[in-house]
Amino acid sequence: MAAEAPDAADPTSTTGSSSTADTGRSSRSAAAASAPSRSSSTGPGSGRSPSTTFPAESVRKAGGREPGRRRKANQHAAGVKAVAAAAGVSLGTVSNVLNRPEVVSPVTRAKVEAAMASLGFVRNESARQLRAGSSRILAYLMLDAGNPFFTDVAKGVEDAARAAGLSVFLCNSNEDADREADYLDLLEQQRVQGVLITPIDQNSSRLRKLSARGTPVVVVDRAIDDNEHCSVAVNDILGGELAIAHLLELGHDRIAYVGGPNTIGQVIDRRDGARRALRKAGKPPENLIELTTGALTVAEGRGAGQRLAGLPASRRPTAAFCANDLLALGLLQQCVSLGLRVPEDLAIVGYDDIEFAAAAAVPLTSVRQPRQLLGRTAAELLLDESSNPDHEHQRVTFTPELVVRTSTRGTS
Amino acid sequence: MAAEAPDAADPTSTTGSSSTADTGRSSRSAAAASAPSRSSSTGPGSGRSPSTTFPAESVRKAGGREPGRRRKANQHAAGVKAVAAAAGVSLGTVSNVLNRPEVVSPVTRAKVEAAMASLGFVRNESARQLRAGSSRILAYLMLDAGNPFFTDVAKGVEDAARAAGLSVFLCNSNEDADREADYLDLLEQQRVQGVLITPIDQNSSRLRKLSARGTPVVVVDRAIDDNEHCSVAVNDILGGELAIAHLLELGHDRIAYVGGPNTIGQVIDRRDGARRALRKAGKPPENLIELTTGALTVAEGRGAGQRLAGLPASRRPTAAFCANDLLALGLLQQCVSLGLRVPEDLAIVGYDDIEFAAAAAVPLTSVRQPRQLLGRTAAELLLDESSNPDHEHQRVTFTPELVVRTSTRGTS
DNA sequence: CAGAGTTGCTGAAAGGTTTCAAGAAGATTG
DNA sequence: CAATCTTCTTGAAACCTTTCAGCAACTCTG
Repeated sequence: MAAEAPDAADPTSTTGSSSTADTGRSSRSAAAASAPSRSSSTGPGSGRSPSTTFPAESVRKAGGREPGRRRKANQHAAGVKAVAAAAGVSLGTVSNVLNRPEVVSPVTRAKVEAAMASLGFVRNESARQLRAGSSRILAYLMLDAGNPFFTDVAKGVEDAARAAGLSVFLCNSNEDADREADYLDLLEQQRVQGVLITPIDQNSSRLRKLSARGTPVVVVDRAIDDNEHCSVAVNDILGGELAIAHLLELGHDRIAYVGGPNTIGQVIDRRDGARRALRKAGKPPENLIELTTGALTVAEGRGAGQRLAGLPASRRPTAAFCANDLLALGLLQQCVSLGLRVPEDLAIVGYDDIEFAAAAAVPLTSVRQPRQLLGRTAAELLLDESSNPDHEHQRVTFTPELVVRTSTRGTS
Repeated sequence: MAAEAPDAADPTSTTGSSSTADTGRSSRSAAAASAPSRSSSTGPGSGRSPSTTFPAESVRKAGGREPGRRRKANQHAAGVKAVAAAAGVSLGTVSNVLNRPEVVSPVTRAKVEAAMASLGFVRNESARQLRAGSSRILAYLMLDAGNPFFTDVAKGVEDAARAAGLSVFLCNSNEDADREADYLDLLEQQRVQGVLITPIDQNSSRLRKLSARGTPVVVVDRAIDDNEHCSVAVNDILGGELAIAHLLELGHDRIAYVGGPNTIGQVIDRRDGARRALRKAGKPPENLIELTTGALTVAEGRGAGQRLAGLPASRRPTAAFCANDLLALGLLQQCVSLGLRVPEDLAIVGYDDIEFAAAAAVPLTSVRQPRQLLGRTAAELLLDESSNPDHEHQRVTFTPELVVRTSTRGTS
């Protein structure tokens, strides 16, 4: 599929200049089929999605008949006061309908509800929260929303929260400390019910401050040893041990550890577990070759694969243990495409056992964690903390489990 | 790794009863290694993660020295008033420091800032928003947070939002209409700056109401033809056409279309595109065998694979086009494990070209969409709508692109 | 040095909701 | 039928910020 315009134009910059009809030349018969509109061809783009270009962006004014009436309605949304007036009751009664419907008589309630419906009343949550003092929202600040592991955790969080009548906002720090800090500020200012977080680094001073000031915090997928908040984790050291023990058992001797950056707790613990396994087996620590990555992503995994495959066979480790499945999948993909056989030339163990691990080019041996359970448990701890007056902070630790597949065993 | 406790206990139910020391028996040497604590073994669990059990959950009270002091601090967070008093200035001045620092003299500002720091002042966003009337938050209500396609879109959204100084809250409807509705209510009540949404069904009456009441709405990955809001989409009909045209070109005649439920716009459009390609090629419509799924997930894909592989070879289609890559990956995995060769026995085309498509057991041919660009563009439209007084609603359409890999071509 | 600008700060009002003590109306009891 | 209870409803205060007109104290200008 050949490209025509190298990159898409910024649509906002073409506002109003777009023609409604199909005045432009159609880029390709098929492309013109369903979107009869000009294809805005711009000069070489600003570096967006460098590897691919998406031709023929089409912009047209949204349909509809009456182009005149717009930009209104909005303005003064009907408030509780207007509803009260319309229903012929007092403010207090409207508030009761909203918050304690059982105390207001059926007939009054009906009147009020009718008024709310006809005025399109939408409760102003800011005002509610300001006065009532409590939020019905809980946030999960994820380390990487692009990693299915964390979205599975998020699912568990949401299940538990919904069961308790709360809603969940997801935030993505994307392994960026600034973003994490920004979100924490934001959430604190929002006075959310509580914050679940998989933090970027071990330093939890910001988190301590948060909970000291009254926002419950639960650390997810990390065991934090202070008494300022709960944490729910999986024993990553053990996980690393399991992975390496498995590889040693298969006869591997020189093993790569692929992971980074080293500020991330999971990366450190899994590496420490790996070292411990080596030590227990009486092997020298140099037998663990560390390949540090800049992030826990597929792309970084590919980079590591490149480095690994570039080594002369004699110096190349015969197995690699990756700090997560994203890295492992990238590594796998790159190594295979560079001609290495997996597991014959290189055995690979991932971590997390995300859904895609089993569907990989070579099904991936991985260390499985109870993803949803992790999230659910964390949310439950948070709920307990904010409702139970004699809540005690806890550290819950789950045990990981090795799932052996073709990428190490090869028998399939 | 054998399990001991069939499932994890609900940690909140054990609150307070957990002992700090390792009084319990350790489940296995390795498991006890790093978490010296009782392993709470419960009876058969409540059906959580049915396929696997996670033994040896350990709960212990969070560490720390002084167990006495807790449950305080919190209470009366210092407000603007306290800061004003501490700094010896008026409320207005504190507010100015917060919102228009340039109008207050350096020395006063320093005083105020010092007071804020020492009191641990955190601005109350509810009050700010109530008075100022505007939120600095924008929300993206995703169809399925577990689908990397949408998290990539979300990344684009967040980039654009951050560039404009806004924050993004992610919400996951998870293909559940009730959840979607709940979140829309919530977001409207929160008076967010705007809502980006990939809706579950075509019926946008709820969305129309939202924007009529003043919350800008941009529909993402769906073209909506009314003049109530902007939309950013990829031409899904064309995408379906590309996929099927490719398969026809390879000589396939009877082709399965795997997707569902049929309330989801993407599912419908891609199918319609498939039909159109067939029609254009002069084939009868029955040559497209529809396998309707309950959701767009890997698990549903596996189910479809089961059904497909169960057909006698004579009646089985020789190719399958899946409404997204998740389905395709599940289908692929199941078919391969049931002994079908891909692409020889069954060629597969996915949709979205998520990162994992290329790393699959058989690298997946897929229809690629400009994921991040989609999100970025949507956010930019939203920003324009809420800042530009003569904003006009637009429909932006991008063109998809077929990426051919082994799952159809087989040459690798 | 009077007048005109500037600069920096103040104080009160406003924003939409919830809460709660207290009142009104109706039902029950002795 | 008077007294006591119940059941509903009311009105004002409070939540924490932001906004804005106005004021005081300076600094220029001619």
